[in-house]
Amino acid sequence: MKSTINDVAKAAGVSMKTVSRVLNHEPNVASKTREKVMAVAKELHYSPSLAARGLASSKSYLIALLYDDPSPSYIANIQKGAIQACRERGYHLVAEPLNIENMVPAEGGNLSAEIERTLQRLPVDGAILTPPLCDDGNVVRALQHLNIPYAPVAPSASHGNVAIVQMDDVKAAKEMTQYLISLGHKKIAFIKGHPRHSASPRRFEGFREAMRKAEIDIKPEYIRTGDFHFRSGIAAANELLKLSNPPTAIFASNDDMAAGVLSAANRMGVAVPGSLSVGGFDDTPVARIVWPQMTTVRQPIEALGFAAAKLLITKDMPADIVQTLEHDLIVRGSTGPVEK
Amino acid sequence: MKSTINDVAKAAGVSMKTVSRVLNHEPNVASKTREKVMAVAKELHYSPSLAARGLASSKSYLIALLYDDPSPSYIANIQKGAIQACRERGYHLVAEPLNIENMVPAEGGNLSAEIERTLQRLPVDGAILTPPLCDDGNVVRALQHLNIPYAPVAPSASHGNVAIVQMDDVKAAKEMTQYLISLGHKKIAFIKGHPRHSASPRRFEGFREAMRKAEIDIKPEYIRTGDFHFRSGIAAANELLKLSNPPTAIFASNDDMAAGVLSAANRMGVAVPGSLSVGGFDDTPVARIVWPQMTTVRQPIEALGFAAAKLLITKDMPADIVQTLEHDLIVRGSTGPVEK
DNA sequence: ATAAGGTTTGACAGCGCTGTCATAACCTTT
DNA sequence: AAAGGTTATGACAGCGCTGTCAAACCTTAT
Repeated sequence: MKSTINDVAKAAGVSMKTVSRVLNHEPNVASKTREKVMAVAKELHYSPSLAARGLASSKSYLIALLYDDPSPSYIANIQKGAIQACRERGYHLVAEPLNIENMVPAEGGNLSAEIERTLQRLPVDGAILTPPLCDDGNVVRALQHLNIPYAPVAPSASHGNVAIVQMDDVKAAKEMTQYLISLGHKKIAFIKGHPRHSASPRRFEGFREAMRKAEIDIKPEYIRTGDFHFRSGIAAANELLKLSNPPTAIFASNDDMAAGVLSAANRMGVAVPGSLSVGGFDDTPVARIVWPQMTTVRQPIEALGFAAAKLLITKDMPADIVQTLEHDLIVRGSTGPVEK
Repeated sequence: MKSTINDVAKAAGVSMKTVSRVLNHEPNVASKTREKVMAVAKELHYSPSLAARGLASSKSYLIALLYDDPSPSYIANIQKGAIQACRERGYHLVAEPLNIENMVPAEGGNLSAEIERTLQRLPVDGAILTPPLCDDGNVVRALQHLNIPYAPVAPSASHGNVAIVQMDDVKAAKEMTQYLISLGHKKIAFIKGHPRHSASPRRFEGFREAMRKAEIDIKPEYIRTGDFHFRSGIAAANELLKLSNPPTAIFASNDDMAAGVLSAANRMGVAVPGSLSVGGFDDTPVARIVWPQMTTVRQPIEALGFAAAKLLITKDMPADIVQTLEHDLIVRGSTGPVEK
């Protein structure tokens, strides 16, 4: 609050530098000294000045969370995990939405430069890049050009020499599909996600792998493309359920679209899970709000945020590490055995 | 990125201080000088160091968003508005969840001191206090003690000499109720929100005012208390719809509970809006995801966030100002005329 | 022409911390 | 017991900016 490192130093009878060392967990401090300093610091309610520290060390102790995601709950969870990691190390998380679609390049300028201008104001030690930003060339280029370390969360491809956190979308989608198959379903439809999101093709790939493995042919008319929004789920379901030979199960690439499917089925009088099983992906709050509650895949979103922040803060790990965190298949009421 | 204020000063042929003046929009700079400096600064891609600036001026250019809210979309919207205000003035928004329920006071310590410790690490120029934090004595006291300016969003009571942004919950709830009444409903049930949230009693008050004004008696068995969560909406609806004389309309204090009502009605075969009208409050994403889509009240959440941040950044406004922002009644499919 | 008052500019110190480097204290080992 | 090596500590400068205060300049009034 008011006390400086100097006050602590005097009170503890050591130099400022020694106090600094203790506070930064640097080695080569006698344990006795360390304890003494810690005690005094606590007593004086000492709290270091981020600004001074930042100025002297040319670090900011700030991590940015860059996002351009319509889903608040996804970001909220990432944020939660990231903040936890930050707190452990005295960092802070600044939230920075980057609404790329709405960005208008200054006259004659290009988008990349515009992004760079925004990012430039950001005095951060690192940036967490959430999808779909992590696959946006302009953003990545701007970050690299500005020399800001970044941690992509679940990017589509490798980022060169950059550490990555992700989950295994392919495997998760495969598991969901296999679960559906295990219930006796053979006529399984799939609603793809927004093409811009890298997870979309991966989830579809998992679906295909499972189908191939079970030796079930995928009917082209069972494959629809949505955009991750509720409405596109409704639209896809409407088409799917009107087919002369409708599917007995629909696997939507995310919960919102699955909720759309549920809604459409409901309106058309199709019983779930009696006549139709519905699977989602993400385990967002809606999954429990719809009726029947949705079978879905729980992503380790919070853990992803935590891992990404940690990566940025502790830079002493291999630069090309890929962390794959575990997901869960959450079975609820929207799926059931196929009707005879 | 790399250039300092000194570089700009030299290039423009003026002193550092003059550059500083221009950058901070201080008065008493010749317009010619100002233009020259601005041009040079732009050319050099100069971007001031937050840390240095903060150290010299003992400001941080950081605003904290303090929250302890289970609803991600509420926070996301506040955050969005707040960030917008911050960007306009070169501030940044740091997100700080403050999970009070889970906070364990250090041995012998009290909660307030614990909160203070967390806040102390936060070198911010101001804090946006979202509900229910804005009504938490411990938090408010800690903030005051640490001398951190704060802007409460929709607090229950006046905060002494502190500017406030809010919406008119009473009026909004009244409007919804009146709308229900205008549809011919007389048997209207109300589900209260979590007692800890200050909005709960206000929304109930609005309901009561409308009923009183329409001279409709409120049946005690039509009043239920929930906790803003989906499940409590289900529970309340189950009880309500089992009454020998069930209501024809249910007004839930928020969308999640209203979604619960919808879900319960759905399961019990009660047609909406045929046999039952359902009103919500908040206009969260779920309002459009449920079927039928929900009639609800749209809060000016983003605007609240914007106003709160602005209040903190521009301190030159009357300290006891109260800004009341406008809401909207959003009529969708979950409400309809009472069945004959 | 000179004084008074206002506006515009610059020199300089110092915000609170950390990096660098020198020094001191303490071990070993021969 | 001295040399060499390691560990612990401190003196000091300076990070990039702004606040203070004084100087320079430009008006207008006398």
